[in-house]
Amino acid sequence: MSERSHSPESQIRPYDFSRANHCGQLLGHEGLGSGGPFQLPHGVLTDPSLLYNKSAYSGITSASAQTFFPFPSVNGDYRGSDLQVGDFGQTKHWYPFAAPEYTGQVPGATTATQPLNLSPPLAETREQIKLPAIKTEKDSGDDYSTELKIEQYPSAASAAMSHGVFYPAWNPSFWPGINHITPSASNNQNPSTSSASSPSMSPSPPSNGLPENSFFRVNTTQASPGPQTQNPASSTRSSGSSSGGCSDSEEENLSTEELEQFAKELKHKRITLGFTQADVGLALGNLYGKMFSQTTICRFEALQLSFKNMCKLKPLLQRWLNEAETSDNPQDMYKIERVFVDTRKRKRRTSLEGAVRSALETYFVKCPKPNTQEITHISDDLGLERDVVRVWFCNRRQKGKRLAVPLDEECDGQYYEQSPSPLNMAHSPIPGQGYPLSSYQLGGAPPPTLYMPQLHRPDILKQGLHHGLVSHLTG
DNA sequence: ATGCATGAGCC
DNA sequence: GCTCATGCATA
Repeated sequence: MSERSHSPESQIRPYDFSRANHCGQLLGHEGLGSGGPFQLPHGVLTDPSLLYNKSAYSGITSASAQTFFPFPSVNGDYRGSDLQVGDFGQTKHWYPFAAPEYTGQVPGATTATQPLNLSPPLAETREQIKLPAIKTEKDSGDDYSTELKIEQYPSAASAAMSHGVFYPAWNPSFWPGINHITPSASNNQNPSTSSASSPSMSPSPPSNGLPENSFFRVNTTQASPGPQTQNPASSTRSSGSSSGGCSDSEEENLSTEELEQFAKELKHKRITLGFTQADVGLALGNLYGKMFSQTTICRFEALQLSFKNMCKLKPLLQRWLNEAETSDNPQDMYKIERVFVDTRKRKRRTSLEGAVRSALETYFVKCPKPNTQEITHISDDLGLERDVVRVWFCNRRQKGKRLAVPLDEECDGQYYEQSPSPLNMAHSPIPGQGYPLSSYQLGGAPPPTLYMPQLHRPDILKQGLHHGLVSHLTG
């Protein structure tokens, strides 16, 4: 799916870092350790020197900016000791020959097939899902990319899904209005035809108390008005050639508000029905052939996916929700009919120590898109593998796009670009991930700039942005 | 819930 | 090598 070509984002991107924009000199010679004006991530400020005061940050005038990053020298402090060493130095620590720590959260990595209606203690059920995903690491040399996947889709949908990217043809019938919450799933409305035979839902024991949330307060009023979540328009168009690429189909007309509302509704109803995020992800696989992880469902609910991605997933989730709600017996759908054997050796996850993260964050503010040399410089400085640094920046940019919010009222949509940057880094054009301009922005305020999807979710912002940034933004 | 990683598609 | 979608692993 080449997003680029057709995604709306291409037009919206406030800026797209042109490579030319690299931060070149930034990595210059001043020393970052002295303390920039930023407070970084999740309480990672282990080093007092990194506690920058908000005012400095807020100013974001170029003036203040200049005082920031004394780039280079983050080194001494972060190197060695703090770092979980072991990771750098050696080139690649893939889980080579043994993945002891592998817990196998591989969705669908089971053989499954639980008897219908059997409602095994879900806990148990889920455990199965998480069964050690057979990630056999073969020592076949260093080739960590070796992989073997065996997927079976016994269900009706199976035929169509061969590559895990199958999207069934949308049937308008799948888009009836969403019904009200039906906790007990007692009603028998016959949903769409499909569901009957394609069970794949595995609600967690409802009575289980859903410890996780206080959110689990069934409040029908809160349930958003069903109908409106539907997008009639979209339903019509999907039918065409759904397969393979639903992605492009049903998304267009969704507004951020609709997505936001749907996300809330999904979460609320999911919880009400007793499903976990993982359940939903698996259910999608069984029902529609495309499985998703708990992570993705979580991000969907939290609106942390790109607009395009949200639009793409919404129809699937909508269908699932419809079926889950109308199913007589959602529990009977517990079938993990997929055997997934993946022997890929994944690189051991690097866990960056707080100070290092702070340093990276500082570098990021200064230069969100470092070029090769800069990356090298940073990696050397922090004693990290280049790839780790590169990936960190990639992820950081992605995260920024996902989480940033148009802080219109709070700070005029200034975020990264505000980062003072004597070096012209300030305007680094990091586009949002395709969030269309929403009503928020059409208001007149200058278009939010960097990493600013339009979802206006202060709550998310606070969760997602680093404390320092948040405090800056809100203060 | 989220940090780090992977891989496809693209330039 | 980047973006983007996605997920494993973990806090």
